[in-house]
Amino acid sequence: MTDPEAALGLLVQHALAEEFGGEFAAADPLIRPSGFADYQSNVAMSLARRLGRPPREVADLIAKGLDGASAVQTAEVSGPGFINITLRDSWLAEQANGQLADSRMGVATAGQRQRVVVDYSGPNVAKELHAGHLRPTVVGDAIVRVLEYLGHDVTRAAHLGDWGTPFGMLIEHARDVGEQATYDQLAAGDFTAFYQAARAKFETDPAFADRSRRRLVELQAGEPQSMQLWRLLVDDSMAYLRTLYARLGITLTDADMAPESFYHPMLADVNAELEERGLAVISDGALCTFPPGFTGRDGRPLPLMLRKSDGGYGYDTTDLAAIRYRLRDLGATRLIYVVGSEQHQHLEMVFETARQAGWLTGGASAEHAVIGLMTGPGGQRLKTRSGEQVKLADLIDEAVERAGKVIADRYDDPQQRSQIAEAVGIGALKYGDLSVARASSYVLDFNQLLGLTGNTGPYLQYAAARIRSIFQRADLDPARVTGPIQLGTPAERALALQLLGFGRAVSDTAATAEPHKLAGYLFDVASAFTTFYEQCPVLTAEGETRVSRLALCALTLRVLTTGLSLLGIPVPDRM
RNA sequence: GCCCCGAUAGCUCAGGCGGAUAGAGCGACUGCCUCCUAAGCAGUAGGCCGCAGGUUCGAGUCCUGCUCGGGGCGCCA
Repeated sequence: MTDPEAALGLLVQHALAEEFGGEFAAADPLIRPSGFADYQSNVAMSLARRLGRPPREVADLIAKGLDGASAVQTAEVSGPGFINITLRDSWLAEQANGQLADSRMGVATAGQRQRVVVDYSGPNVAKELHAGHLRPTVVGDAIVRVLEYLGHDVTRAAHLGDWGTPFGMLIEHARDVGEQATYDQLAAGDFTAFYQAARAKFETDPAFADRSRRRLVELQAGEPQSMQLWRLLVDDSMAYLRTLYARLGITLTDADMAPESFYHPMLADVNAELEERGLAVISDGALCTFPPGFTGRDGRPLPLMLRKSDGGYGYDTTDLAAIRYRLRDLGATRLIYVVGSEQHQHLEMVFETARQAGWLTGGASAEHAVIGLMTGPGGQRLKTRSGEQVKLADLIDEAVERAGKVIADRYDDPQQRSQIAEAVGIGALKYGDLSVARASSYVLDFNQLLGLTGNTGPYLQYAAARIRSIFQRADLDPARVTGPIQLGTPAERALALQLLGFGRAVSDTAATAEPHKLAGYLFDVASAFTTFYEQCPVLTAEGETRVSRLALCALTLRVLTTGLSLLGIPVPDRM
């Protein structure tokens, strides 16, 4: 155990049991970081009423119980009953050495291995990813990486839009311009122009719109030429997505695409099952299910539309088929939907229906990891149709360009320069989106998102690069450093204490599916390191101090590089 | 009309299951490269935590009401 917070919790619980009886051993010890000591426990005040004794008296007894523990230097009661706890340097150093020797740096694998499906990114066939895709993509990927690091069995699922109404339109347009011209245009990555041309025709030419609708019916019936053109659109889109995901360091592969068409053969059966269970009724000519607790205008119950009055299927049915497949066929015990906030009600209805249908039972959970809405400069919603979307690829280019300007005169080798710019630009971009709570809505602001100073990705990368530089100068391999770590100065102590919180930061991130917690933790690590770096010379130190500081550097480097890799942020060797 | 989310420093945001003096970054201002990378460090200024009640020993945090903003509400996804 390297986590001081957990260790102190056990000590406090032990003291509670000793002083007040075993029934208090399970009480939350309420350990919090403190401005007055390393940690404080607020448990005395919370238990005072139950114990029928004044909180200060309770606190005194607990503090007395902590006395003499090897971990505890001092435990002092103050205020209404706070217990301020300062850890012993020797104990902290021992924990840090344990963390250094541990290949997982104190990150415990999950006690119970879960099968988790993470639905994220939300790409569409024949549409470029735009700036709004950044967060659901980057956040989802970080969640996946963290869960896998904890030993969970994770299935990535990008719900690829490849089967809806627009495809009749797109295929008909492809027929009009010819297969070769379509191929050429899409191979160049110019989906937006292709899509917009089709859309414009669809809206202005009734005959084309009519053909498009018939084409969709043929497609969904599996007519060969329609399928062939559809395949072309899908393949080109996949190639585009592969390239962009690779550049962004997103771990989604072709096999992780969970396209709508995949669920198409299941839709009739899903509906049959819901009808059989008495959950589906005909309403206004459409087959609907009305999960309890959802009402719309006029207080009428809200439906999920299982089959439209024209016999077609919409996305409600696809989502139900997907959740059934994930729970029943994949055997998932946790579902995480990394999806925009505007879909919240829809997803809650899907979850409720899955419960009613008996797919989502007590042993499994489904959660909506809400992604806030990105807006334009005026707080207005960005509209796809008017083309005011910023392409994700352009956003990446801009990020890399800005990073490149900073080092324009720094490295002679242009290849090295561009590699660093790429890593730093993408690091800035991803960290910018990962460091704020995913649910907060936000305005797309390049200066905000692509900043290179302060609490940014490059700050963390820079700390790692400085550490690497130390080892390079010393001609040492940081992986071979064994310490021991000894804690002398306040900066060394503060850094060690910060590093020991790594496991907690990772498990908190996994539990809440909130990568900004890990990002915030890593910033604190980098910040503690930078203070240490300013105050504690490493290479010019001598003897045990030098050994200890090198070890502290090595441990910091490992925590930073591991943490950044869990966020999906590249770590350049030099900056 | 109903439901969901939000409102914290000039700007962008953190704030665990209710704990002491509400924290970062950017921007502003003052200093710091003879010294392991200044994408950095040290410091200063900047707050009616939207408003009003309530619960509590204690509220940015929980409850109620209100104001403002965003989103959703049957055959688009």
